[in-house]
Order: sequence, then C-alpha cells, then structure tokens
Amino acid sequence: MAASGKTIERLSVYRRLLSMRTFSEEDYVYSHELARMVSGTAAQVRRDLMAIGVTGHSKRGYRIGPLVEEIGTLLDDPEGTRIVLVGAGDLGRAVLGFMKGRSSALTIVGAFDSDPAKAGRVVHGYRCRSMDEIEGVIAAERAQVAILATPADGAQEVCDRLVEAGVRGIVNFAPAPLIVPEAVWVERVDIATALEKVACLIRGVDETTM
Amino acid sequence: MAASGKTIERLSVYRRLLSMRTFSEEDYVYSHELARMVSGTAAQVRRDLMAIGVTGHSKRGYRIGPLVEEIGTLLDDPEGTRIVLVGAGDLGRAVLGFMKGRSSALTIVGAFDSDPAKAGRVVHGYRCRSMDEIEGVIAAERAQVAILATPADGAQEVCDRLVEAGVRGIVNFAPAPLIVPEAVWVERVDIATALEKVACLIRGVDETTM
DNA sequence: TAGATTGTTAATCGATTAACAATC
DNA sequence: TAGATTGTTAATCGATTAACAATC
Repeated sequence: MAASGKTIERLSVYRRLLSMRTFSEEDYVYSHELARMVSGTAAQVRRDLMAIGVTGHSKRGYRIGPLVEEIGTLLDDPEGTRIVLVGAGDLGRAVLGFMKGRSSALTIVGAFDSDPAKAGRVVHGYRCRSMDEIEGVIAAERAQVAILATPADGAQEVCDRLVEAGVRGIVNFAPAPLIVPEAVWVERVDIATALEKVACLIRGVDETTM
Repeated sequence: MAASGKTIERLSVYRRLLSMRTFSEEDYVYSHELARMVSGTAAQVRRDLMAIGVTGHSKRGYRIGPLVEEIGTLLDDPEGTRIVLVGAGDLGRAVLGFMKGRSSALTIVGAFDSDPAKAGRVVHGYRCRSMDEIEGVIAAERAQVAILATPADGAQEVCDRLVEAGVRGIVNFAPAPLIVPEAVWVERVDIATALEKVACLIRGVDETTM
C-alpha cells in the first residue's frame, strides 16, 4: 500500500514495458526478466510488486495480466485524471502528441497559451485557448493536474493561478523552481539539468576508468 | 570533489537561478536563501557547496561570482561538450529551441531524423540531416553526448549506433529503457512516467490529509 | 528429487537532516 | 559583545541489496 515515489516510477515503467508487447492470459514474467529490462535487480522488482500486493508463482513468476491490472489500481484514478496544459510551444506540442491516443486514465481537457495569436489554433487535435479561460476550464472539468510547458519567465505566476484554481499536481517543464503550498505536488522535468548532468558524469566516468 | 548525481543536479539548478538575475561582483547569497529557492534545506546547500570546495563567509554567505564559476568548473568540460540530437519531431524541436543561444559549454553539432523527408529542413537554425551521416558527424565533431528524441520503436537500435560511434552519454526521451555498456551513462527523461507519478501521488496526498 | 524462483527479513548503502563549535 | 552564519561531524532516514527459508 505504501509505495514510495521511486517505486511508483518503476511500476509505471514495468506496466509500459509489459503493455508494449502483446501477451496471452497465460503469460508469466520472472522478476529477473523485468529487472533486466529496466537495468535493475530482481530483488527490487519483487519488492516493488510486493508493495502493490501482487503475488507470484514460485516456479513460473508473475502472471502478466493481473500484474498490469494491479499496477493500474495503484497508478490510475478510477474516475480518471483530467489535465490542463499551459504553453503551446514546441514542448507543449510534443506533450500533446505524446498524449494523443494514449491511456484513458489521463485526459487533456484543455490547452492554453498566453499568446493570443495561438488561441483557436488546433494542435494535435486539441484546440488552444486563451489564458483567460483557464480558471473556468479547470473548474468545469475538475482538472486535478497541470502541465507547465512555458518559459521560465512567468512560470510562477501561472503556477499560482493553477493552484488557486484547484490544481493539485503540476508537471513542471519550465526551467524554474516553483513555490507551491504543501498540498500541491510538483514533479520537475528539467531538460537543461539532465543535459548538464550527463555532460558532467561522462567526465567523471573517465577519471574512474583511467 | 566527489559530487553525487543528486548534488550535480542541484548545483546545476543553483547556477541557473543565480545566473538568471544580474548580480554585482560584491553580491553574496546565504545558504538558506538558495535553499528556499529550491525548496531544500540550508544544510544541504552548504554540503553541496562543500563538495565543490567553495567556501563562504560566516556572516555574509557565499560570493556569487566565484560560486557560479566554481560550479562551472565541475559541470562544464573546458573543451566543451558536443551533442547530437536524434529525432526532429516536436520534442526534438523543443530541445533545439531550448539550446539555441544558450551556454557555450553545450553545443549541438548535428540534428538527425530517420525520415528522409526531414533531411535538409532547418529547425531553429539547425539543419536536419539524414541518419546515414550520423556516424561521420559524431566522429568528425568528436560528439560525446546524444539526445534521443525518437519514438520508443527503434530507440534501442539508434542507441546501439550512437554507442558504437563513440557517444558516452545519452539523454533519453524515448519511452523505452536502453541497454548500454557500463561505460555509457543514460539519463532518462520520462514524460509519461512523470505524469502518471503526479496523477498517483495527488491521490495519496488526499488519503494522508484526510 | 533437484533446481529455480518467490516473499520477506536483515544488512548495507547512500543521502538528508540535525546539531554545534568556530567564525565573523 | 550578541547574534547569525558557516563548515563539518554525528544521527537519522530511506532506499537498495543480500540472503535465505518456503514453495513449486
């Protein structure tokens, strides 16, 4: 029941991996097979699955069907998660493309941009709206999550509006830290930092290997 | 000297925050100020700065100029990091937009797409090339890092080519885990998982607060 | 049976936080 | 001085890994 953030991330990956391939009702997977796929350890996989109460078979491993279903019980809100996207630039467009035709558990209920010129434009099947409408849409659709794909400038201001309007979770692509009330969860996706980290770590690897 | 991955991430954020505002040679910052900006603790900031050997002043805090410079000494390769981008879809475009006119420490030396129709097209000032050329460009430019912004299908195949061509670090946006030799560092940026995690955690928060 | 895998506890590892003497 | 901050060690916390009895 008490699954940590890391466990949740890995469960999400397990599910995606298992869903990518078609499997029959009778297919099983071993913990070490899942581990190899995610470059982890079998013990960790078993612990993750223990956290959601999935139980395996000591000779055949875990039945894939029930496993995927049980991950869904943890990850997916049975009433669905409704998401607004702010920022219809390249990144916002990429996210919309990602979402199009994906799981019904996550639904984009509105895309917004501060640029009035973008209002009305249709991106990947989603109509871009003016920021004026965002509070109304969040309320009407009961959106719980926002994706912030704006530049750093003004990100905090948008964030404040989102929180005020009732959003409880934010995926933040803006290269700026957000200050939010404790009840709001912010998941940072920091592309610039990811790049700098890789550039730095491959230098460290060199030192160690030399 | 021995900075962990987490410390490197935070140092990258500190630097960006400090660089965003203009400061004079005489400006100082306290550990608790930096901590508040990143929603961390002052002790953690001091530990991070200790790791790069930066020393503060017991009454005024840390001088910003030398601090930013010292972070650069750790993060930036003095000879620069040359990066190839694979996948010129929405996401690849977003990354190119990000990089345009940024720090000289990271340079995009080539953008590639498997779609021959995209070859020759110019995106954010970068000319998109055919995948046939990628090994040549990596060798000629001595590119150390690749950004993988392709769909999951074929990501592993592209990855293998990159590694074979000499790339030692990969920022992986493709929703697929990559199998690489131990000497290659993969930094995963998983948009789908970030969304699922937020959607899941805001439910958990509810339970705890109730 | 023999062999391989699960479920789970104990041991390890690493990172964060608390605490406080030293400093200005 | 009094008060606030740094530098650093010790304590805590959490997550990962190792280990192994139970199971098939």
